[in-house]
Amino acid sequence: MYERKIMPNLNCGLDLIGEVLFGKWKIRLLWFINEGYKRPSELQRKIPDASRRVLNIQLKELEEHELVTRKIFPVVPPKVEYSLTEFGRTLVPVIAALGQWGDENEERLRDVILRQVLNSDFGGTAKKESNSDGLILPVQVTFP
Amino acid sequence: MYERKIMPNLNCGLDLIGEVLFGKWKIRLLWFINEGYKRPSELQRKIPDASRRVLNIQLKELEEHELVTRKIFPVVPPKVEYSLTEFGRTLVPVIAALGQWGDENEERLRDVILRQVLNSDFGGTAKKESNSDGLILPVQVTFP
DNA sequence: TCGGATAGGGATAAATTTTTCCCCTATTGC
DNA sequence: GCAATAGGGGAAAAATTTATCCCTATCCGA
Repeated sequence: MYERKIMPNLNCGLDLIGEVLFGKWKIRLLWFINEGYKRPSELQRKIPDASRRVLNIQLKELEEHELVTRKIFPVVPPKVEYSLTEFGRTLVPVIAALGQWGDENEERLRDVILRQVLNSDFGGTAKKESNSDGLILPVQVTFP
Repeated sequence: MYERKIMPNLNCGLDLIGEVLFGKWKIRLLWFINEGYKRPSELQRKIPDASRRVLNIQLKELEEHELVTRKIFPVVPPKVEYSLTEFGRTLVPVIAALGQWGDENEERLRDVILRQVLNSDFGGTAKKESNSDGLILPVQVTFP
């Protein structure tokens, strides 16, 4: 496991929320779990651009931060279900506020971001169109 | 300059807001600019844990994303002032919501974060106490 | 019996972000 | 001439985060 070398700032509310919320896939995980997608494999299908590995890691962190709980069913094949904790549920309106601002300004944001990415920055290709099992293409991964 | 190799996801509102907001110091920069700290050197004093370089870089990105404007006064020594754009101002309530959730749960968050950082993770030291010019110690960097 | 589904972990590489260090602009004051 | 001031930028290193690849185990269905 990776060992931190620098202690994070935990001075104010914004530091703190950032520490638990700002992993690349965490917000989505919380969102989908809130929508009722409970099992790891479901979540992986909803977020096909993330590797299985990172999702596991970020789910574990969400659990350590007491935003989700992990229930293990002792059956074979194994079955696991995540749910939001009471604490985690208090985050839902906050995430909704983020998403709403993004949605309200969708066009403009796409515009300024692309302009910035394409100017001076970009030397790559678009992410592959997903190896998919026919369920969710990246382009269809949306939030309310 | 660093060249991106992977195109970011820009599918939904949450992707988009993340793209403009989730740099390590961006939220603070927006916050302090909103509070009236306009000049680069003021902002650097308010955020002593960030290197001058990153602040410049992140300020430039905020500008490219049309959240702040940069006004240059043609005087010597040079003088520059940042302000929020109209667009940037619409983010203020969103940031306030983030900060509020963090503040409301300050104790619990510090607790779970420290538990997670100290268990299994941490192999370093706390950030230096700032070389400071006597103005702002890290511990005093707070938001309303 | 082989292939797939389910859940997850280790090791390592790649990508990205942030920090460090050093240099440049021009003027004013000593 | 030299230092201080205010604002930046390049290059390279360090820190951190994500992605890739490979393995474990069980059971079901073809």
